[in-house]
Amino acid sequence: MANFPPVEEQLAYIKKGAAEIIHERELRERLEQSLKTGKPMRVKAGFDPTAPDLHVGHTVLIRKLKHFQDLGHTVIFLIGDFTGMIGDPTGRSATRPPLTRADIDRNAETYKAQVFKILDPQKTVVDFNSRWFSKMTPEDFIRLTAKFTVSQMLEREDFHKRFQEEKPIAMHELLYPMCQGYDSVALEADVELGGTDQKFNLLMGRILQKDAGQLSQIILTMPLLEGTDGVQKMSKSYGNYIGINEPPQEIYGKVMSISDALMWRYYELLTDVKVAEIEQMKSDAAAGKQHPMEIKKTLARRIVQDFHGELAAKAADESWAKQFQKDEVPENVERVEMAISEVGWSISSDVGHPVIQAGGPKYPGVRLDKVLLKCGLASSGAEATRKIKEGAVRIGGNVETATRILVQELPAELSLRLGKKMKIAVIRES
RNA sequence: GCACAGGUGACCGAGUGGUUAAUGGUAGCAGACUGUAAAUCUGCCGCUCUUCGGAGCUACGGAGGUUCGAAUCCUCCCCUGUGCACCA
Repeated sequence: MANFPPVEEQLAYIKKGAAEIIHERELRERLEQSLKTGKPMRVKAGFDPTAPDLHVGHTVLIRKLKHFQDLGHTVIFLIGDFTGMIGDPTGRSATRPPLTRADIDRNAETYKAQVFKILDPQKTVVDFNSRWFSKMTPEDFIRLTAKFTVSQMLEREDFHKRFQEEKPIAMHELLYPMCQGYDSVALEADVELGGTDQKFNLLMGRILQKDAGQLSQIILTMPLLEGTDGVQKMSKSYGNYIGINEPPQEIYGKVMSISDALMWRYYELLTDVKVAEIEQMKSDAAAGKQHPMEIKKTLARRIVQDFHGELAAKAADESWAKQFQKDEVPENVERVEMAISEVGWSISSDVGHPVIQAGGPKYPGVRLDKVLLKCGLASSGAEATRKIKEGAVRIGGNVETATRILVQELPAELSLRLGKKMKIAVIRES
């Protein structure tokens, strides 16, 4: 079968960037075993099919999976379609909209497409945990629950905390860790990867495997990547994420907006740059030998390249420089088309402006607030109006404080800028 | 089922009959400064309309009620937690 690299070499690769390994000694043994028998380890990581959009935070884990794959081990990409119906306890709202089978399948496909930007599809086993859970009878399931006590479950930090704070804990939430643990039994996993937040769930696998007479899996946790705010973990619900399917420019821009402190973290977890090299850059930046912004630009380019390729990365780099360093309008700003009837400043609805002549055009101008709303630069008309009055809106580089503006002829293009965001509004007739 | 404690804007958390779109904090957005960094300062931070002076609507778990007037008082309901009970 496969010939694996020497154990120590494998270990070093596996350990890189990992938060914790339980237990390293077991891992070493298992590696030795697989080297001897030529049998690859089964490395599992589970994913919820609820939110199909991956962000770069997820790639930390996926990159680690790839490391195992590179070493010749079997990577099992488990889609938690059954557990997805339960919903991982979030500590926030216990209610999640139930997913239909079609939803789950669609999400799973999206997931795969994104994950295979990093993993080798040929070498990846994709599985669904409904495969075993849907066959279980209620008796089987309850028997499974009997393997744990409530206080065991309450050891989990967020449950414990909620219990202390008299916050609700739903029954099904308590079952989630158990289900995840059982997945490891069903898959006979040798190793399970997860974020540090998953540690408790990962440990459940060890308990259940031992109970089932299997060797307990080794657990490898990866740090949770902080979101662009640098404080909370990257998450769709916090809105501090960088999606891997986002346009190159968007990704580039978001990376550039992170703090310097966070930049090092991103280097560590999102790139293959060696630790020593990162340290070198740090000291160069501290000594003033290299501008932190340049280092960040390199980071942004690398990340874009991972998901969109080299050409896109280069283009994003140039367009960013154009937009923010030279203050020019980049070519590929999103253009939003709208009809004058949607944003028009009509005569009948407005009086007191002398420019309107009988027989003239129906719409002598447009309402800027409506345009901003239409472009998505503001989330409500009231907000758009506010921003205009604050002097935050620029048209073609000039601050515009009037909510109504005249338009000479149609179709008209307005190059809009509100803060960091730019859009081109294309206003056409009818 | 009974008793008690709670349910306020994105979140935390004041307010217990009357300038109340509702103190304060966090988060967010924008402006200045910069490197679209951090820190700091300033403004904004429910929605719609506006002749930019304002006007209207919606909002304090839900539905009714008392009152000139309610987030604030009363009734019923829903939700959460705790204790008791249940578990024959």
